[in-house]
Amino acid sequence: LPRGEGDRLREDILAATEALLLETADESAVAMRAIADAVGVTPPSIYMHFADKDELILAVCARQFEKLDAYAANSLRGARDPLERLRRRGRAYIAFGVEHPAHYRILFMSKQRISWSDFDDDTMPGKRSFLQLVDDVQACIDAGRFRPVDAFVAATGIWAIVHGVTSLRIAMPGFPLVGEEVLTDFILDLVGRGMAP
Amino acid sequence: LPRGEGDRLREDILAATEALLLETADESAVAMRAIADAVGVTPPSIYMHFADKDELILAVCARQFEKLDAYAANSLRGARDPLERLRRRGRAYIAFGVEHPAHYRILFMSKQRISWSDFDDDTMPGKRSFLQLVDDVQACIDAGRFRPVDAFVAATGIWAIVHGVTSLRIAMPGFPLVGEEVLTDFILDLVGRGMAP
DNA sequence: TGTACATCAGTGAACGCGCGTTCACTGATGTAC
DNA sequence: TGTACATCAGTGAACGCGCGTTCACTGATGTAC
Repeated sequence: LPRGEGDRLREDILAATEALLLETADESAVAMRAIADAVGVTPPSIYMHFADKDELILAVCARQFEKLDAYAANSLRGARDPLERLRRRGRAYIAFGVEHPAHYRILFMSKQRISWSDFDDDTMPGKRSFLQLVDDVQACIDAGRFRPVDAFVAATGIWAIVHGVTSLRIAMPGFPLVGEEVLTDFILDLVGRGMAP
Repeated sequence: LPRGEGDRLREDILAATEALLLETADESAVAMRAIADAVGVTPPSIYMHFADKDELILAVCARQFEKLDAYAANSLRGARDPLERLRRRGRAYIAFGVEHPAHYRILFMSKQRISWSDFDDDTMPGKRSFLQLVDDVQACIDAGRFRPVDAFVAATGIWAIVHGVTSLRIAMPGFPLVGEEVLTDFILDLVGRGMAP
């Protein structure tokens, strides 16, 4: 138990929770005992680093939001055409959700686990992503690729559309009989056409 | 305890479960004890009519699907233009979800509560609705209102889009800062434009 | 340099709770003689 | 018509389980003299 390594356990706990959440795709299936086991530690030691389970899950969520941001940013590398940026953002969003279903559930499909007021306006991790989306939509309008509409409304709508595909994939893996690529392509194409001047 | 009224309790249980589900908007928050209390009966008596909790919830779901079908069908009364039918169907779907968030969650947002194979192909309650949606899309194509695309793919996409708005409303009631009407209008308008020839 | 002490991350065991479910029962209802 | 019996929907109490969390503790680590 070397003195300075107190934070390493904290990191281990976060990582283990993240991994378990990714495996089971269900928050309530991830027990504190299971997390402790995965880290190789007894349950009470988690409470040295997190006040309760909610705080732990929330911390994992904040991290996951950052990953989503990074995931999206990375997908944009080299894309300068605003419409192309929008398409890539959409694909990245869907891919992220499909690859991290449990995290996505907690972030966007769970029942009030995150009360959005827990974050102040600027820290709220998803907000940066959303504002970038608004910017891209506005860029499309300025470039004459989109009709001149309210960029905020349009961005919200586009977000809802992409979220629809993502959450359907997650919640009903077998049902949408249309292939993932086909559905994504259709949706992105539809948005492009529907927003055209 | 008159002999012939055995089925009345069954109905009462279904109704109470439905009501509790609607109130709490969370399946795991609805306990068998709570259901029994609401009916005015002891918990074990539920097991006279349903093998276990899953069967009870599933029965409520099947009912709810029927209501969704009826809700949609009712919204179409008198609408003969295929595009108008599609719009009404979309609005009905969103309204149904917003009004019955817990049921909607279980039907379309829960984790495999319903394994779709529990229903054979023709009984599956949502399927009828979906096939009607496919028909309406095909009608739009035939009437020259939509581009000639694969109606099944388009219907799936449109469903995903409407589902996106609905589930976002349910899961993140505060967040989409855009008013419900505005968002719905935007989405339906976008679909209409995007599908236009 | 050596010893006594304070610190505090992590331990082991348990608490209390709510859950789905089971089981032996009861007592009103319908039936057979 | 009256009595003894079978039926069976619903009861009351409890079981076993897993959960989040608490609490008194331990023992290696760093520190003071």
